[in-house]
This record gives sequence, C-alpha cells and structure tokens, in this order.
Amino acid sequence: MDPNKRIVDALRSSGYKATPQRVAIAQTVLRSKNHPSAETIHEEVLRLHPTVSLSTVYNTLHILREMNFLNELTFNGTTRYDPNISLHINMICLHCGKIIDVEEPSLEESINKIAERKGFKITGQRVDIYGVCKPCQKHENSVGL
Amino acid sequence: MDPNKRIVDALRSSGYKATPQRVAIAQTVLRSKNHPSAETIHEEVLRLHPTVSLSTVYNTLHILREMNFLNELTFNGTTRYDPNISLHINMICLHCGKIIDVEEPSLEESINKIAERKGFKITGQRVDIYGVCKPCQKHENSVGL
DNA sequence: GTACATGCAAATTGTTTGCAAGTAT
DNA sequence: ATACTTGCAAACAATTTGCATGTAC
Repeated sequence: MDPNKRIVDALRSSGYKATPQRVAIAQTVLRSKNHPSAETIHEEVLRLHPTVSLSTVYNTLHILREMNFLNELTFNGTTRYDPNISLHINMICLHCGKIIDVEEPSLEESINKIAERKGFKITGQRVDIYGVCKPCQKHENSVGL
Repeated sequence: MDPNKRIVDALRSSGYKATPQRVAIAQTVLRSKNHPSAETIHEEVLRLHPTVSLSTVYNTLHILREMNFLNELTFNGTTRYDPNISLHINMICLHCGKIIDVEEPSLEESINKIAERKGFKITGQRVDIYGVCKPCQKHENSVGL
C-alpha cells in the first residue's frame, strides 16, 4: 500500500486532519533508521517543506506517539524518536552517540510475565544499555569522552 | 558501619571533599525509596541545611552518579534519582507517577549475554515499563490522566 | 463554513555555569 | 594556607504555549 495513504488514513481515523506538514513529518520519522531528534527531523522536513516550524514538528511527533507509531527516548537532555515500537534493546554508545537496536524476543516474554504478575497494564517500554561500542573501544583513549 | 562514615570515606577516596552539604545530600538520596527529583531532594535537604542551593544538589548528584552510587532516570522532562543500581525494572505508572522497582535477576544475565555477543562494554542500563498500576486501574476513568 | 492546524515569537522548565566568598583538609 | 566548594544569579537548551492567520474537510 502507498505509505502516504497509510499515514493519511491513520491520522484521519484517529480524528486528526491529514495536513501536508503532518504527512511529511510522519514519513520522515517513520522511515528513519538513526533515532533522530526533533531538530534533525525538522531539518530533514525543511528540505521539502521550507516553512514547516519546529513546533509543528513537536506537535506531530506527540500525535504519532499517542497513536503508537513511535517511541520517545529521552537521553542526555534531548529526546530521540524511534519508529521501532517492538520491544527491543537500545544499545547506546556514550562515545560516538550511536544507538543500535537489538531485537530480543525473549525479553518481551519475560517482561510481559512480570507485568502480568503485578497486575500492571503495559502501554510502553524501554530497554537501554549504555556503554562503549566495539569500534569505539579501539580508539577510546584517543578521543576524549 | 556508620552510614555517614561510609559516605565520607567514599567521597574522599574518590578525591572529593566531604563537605556537610554533600554528606547530607548523599544521605537523603541514598536512603530514598521514591525515586526523587533534584527538586524534591533539595527540599528534603533544606530541612536540615537551610542554605544549601539547588546547584549544589545537582553537583553532588552528578558526583554520586560518577561514583556509581545511583542511577539517573530521565523521564517526562525531569530526572529522577534511583539509589538502586542493580539491574532491575522500573515499573512506571503514568496515572499516579509512582515508580516501582522490580528485581529480576534473569534479566541481567540475558542482557550481559547480548552485550558480550556484540562486543559492547556496558557501563549502565535502564529498563522501564510504562503503563497503569493495579490500584490506578480501578479508578482510571475517575481521575483524568 | 467552521473547527482545527500552522507558524511565529515569547514563555517556561529543568539544568548548567561564572564567580566572589567561604571552608575542609 | 590554599585548592576546592558553595550559593547566588544569570545563562542555557529543549520544549511548550498564545494567538492571529490559514486550510482541510
């Protein structure tokens, strides 16, 4: 299906108007692979829609989160947006800043079991590992953290 | 051992001066059970040391984090401090804001295994579940989110 | 046509910083 | 004695908000 139409339909059926700005922002973030910040998404969207404001970006990102189309990862002061909503591990390198997603189905199962035991209704989750990635370990001392 | 002395010793052996402010702040946060914010810790400390400033609180909290005495959990705009540094699950109720720690030793093992496989050197981690806790589910509709 | 969305600028919030005065060692 | 800390106020950065104008339905 046309991904454009998919987003338009989703917005409408959640009661939001499908403005060109929203569709462009949604396209950008849902297609992203590098956990962009709001600012990064804004810059990207500006290339096609030069007048879109940062507040519209924030507004749309909040709508998309509410629609469960993405996760927010606040980390080191700013929020990064992750279109991968499956339960996965964010392996965050404190040296180069890269975030690598690691899929791990067994985690989901064990977390669901724990929540169920406590009678907790899950709406979202986040699993982060902080540290130093393999490539960075080689030249860890050459570039100050 | 006198917990006071333990903190004093730890600060000194990390090269920091053991000022009364730092000791008071450390006592407060390390003893806390409710994942306080910097502001909350500040208010608490003010009861005994009425002149301590918020920046000293932040400064001390950063030192304690560096010494691995606590974890920082940034969530919904503010940072909460957690003296529980073992790998556990933060079960966060979006309704009442309470954070419940759930110990889960098996998680640690599986996360370590994943990191090892990727050659990733772990320095910290964070596992959050967001949702609605049992007590809140009863009156979920009576109190707006 | 109208209720909702946009885009700008100003406001807000949590946190950090610069620096003179104070204090732990 | 002196290098490190404190506490205040001002600075900062990310995000949010108010409102006049514009637009999707």
